[in-house]
Amino acid sequence: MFFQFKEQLPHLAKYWDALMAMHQRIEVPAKTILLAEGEVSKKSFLIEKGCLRVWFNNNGKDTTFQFFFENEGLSSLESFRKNIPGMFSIETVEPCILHVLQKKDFDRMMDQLEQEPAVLKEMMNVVMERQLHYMKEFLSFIRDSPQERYLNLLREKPKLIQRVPQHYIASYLGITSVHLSRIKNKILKDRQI
Amino acid sequence: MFFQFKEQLPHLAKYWDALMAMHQRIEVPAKTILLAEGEVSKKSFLIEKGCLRVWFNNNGKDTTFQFFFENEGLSSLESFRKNIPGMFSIETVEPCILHVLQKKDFDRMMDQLEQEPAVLKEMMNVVMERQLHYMKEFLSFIRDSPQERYLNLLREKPKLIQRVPQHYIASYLGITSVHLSRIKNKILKDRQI
DNA sequence: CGCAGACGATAACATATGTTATCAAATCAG
DNA sequence: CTGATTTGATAACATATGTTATCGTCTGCG
Repeated sequence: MFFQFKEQLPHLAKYWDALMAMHQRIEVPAKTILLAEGEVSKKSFLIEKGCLRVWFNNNGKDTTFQFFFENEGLSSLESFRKNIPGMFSIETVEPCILHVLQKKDFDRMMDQLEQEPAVLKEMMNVVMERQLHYMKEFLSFIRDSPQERYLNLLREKPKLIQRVPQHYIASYLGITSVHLSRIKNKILKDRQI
Repeated sequence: MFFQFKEQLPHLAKYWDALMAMHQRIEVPAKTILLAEGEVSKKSFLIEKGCLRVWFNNNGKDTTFQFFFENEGLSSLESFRKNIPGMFSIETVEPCILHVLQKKDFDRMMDQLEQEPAVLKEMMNVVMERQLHYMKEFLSFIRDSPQERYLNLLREKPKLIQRVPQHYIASYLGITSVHLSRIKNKILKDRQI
């Protein structure tokens, strides 16, 4: 779905400058919708500064699927690749500096890359790594309680918790912000004893 | 993670006979564990007859991740590819007739295939399709109530519900078998009114 | 055939989580 | 600076789901 690529694609190195030259640098305020759920994605993004979140409409409620920060890249991959409506919205959480790649430029680049088995192999690895990542997220979602997932986040991505408003974090954990408040309170009390 | 490949890989056609010749045909009784969670996967499977389920240990409880039936194939992909312990167990639900491919034979085949961009491209598509499939499962898991998910299953895979014991279905839906009983009862009552 | 284990329904009770409403603090925009 | 908006905490109550235990039925194996 979403990816970070520079380090993972060494065979892409010789194309890197050309690829970056195709990108356009833009600055956008917080809460800008870069892609709306149900639209066909025509762009991919690299984050120079700021934070994005990917979310979807869950029967009227807003459920965050993933967060992205500096030096990460993303696109609504299945929408991008197949020209079908995406399942997610992409939105800035903070004011951001982004580098945007148009799909037509991406496709032009892909026509070249597809002739190179080494690059294709790397790309397949990236895609599989992504899949493994989402699989683990899914497992954690099922297997761990919301409190455990919050403690995991605290441990593994403390910056995320500092930068992102709590109701987004709650929706990412699959709970309401009220419940997240209760969890934080409970953790506090447990610590004091 | 898991895949079905024949139709999706037309460029593989000329290798197909060789690939099938590498498989070994076996018959196994119900409740046979083909791969245990935490083991490194050395085999992939094609199902000629019967039903498999993929599950993981969820804090002592057994949670079903996916079911497979006739003409479908699977392996614990990330374990298979990377020689790391798999996150899932694979187990027969019914007596099965399977075709088994050893990893070393698979690798030998891959060495050839990797030289062909057309095949690699198809494989990447298969992997991405899988990813899209799991993404949709994940969305449904979050967005739909257990009752809705059960009704979806009834509509989309009625055979599954007939063939698979209810507690496996319950664990697949993310609920207890007691709760699934309640749901079935509720659906009955709703129909009668 | 007959029995042990698997399977499914149900009741009573416990717990986790959602909903709605209210309030205070923090932050942002004009 | 100041009013509006966002954010976070909390309480009261409602609902969904889990847990444990019991019971009847089915089914496959010896």
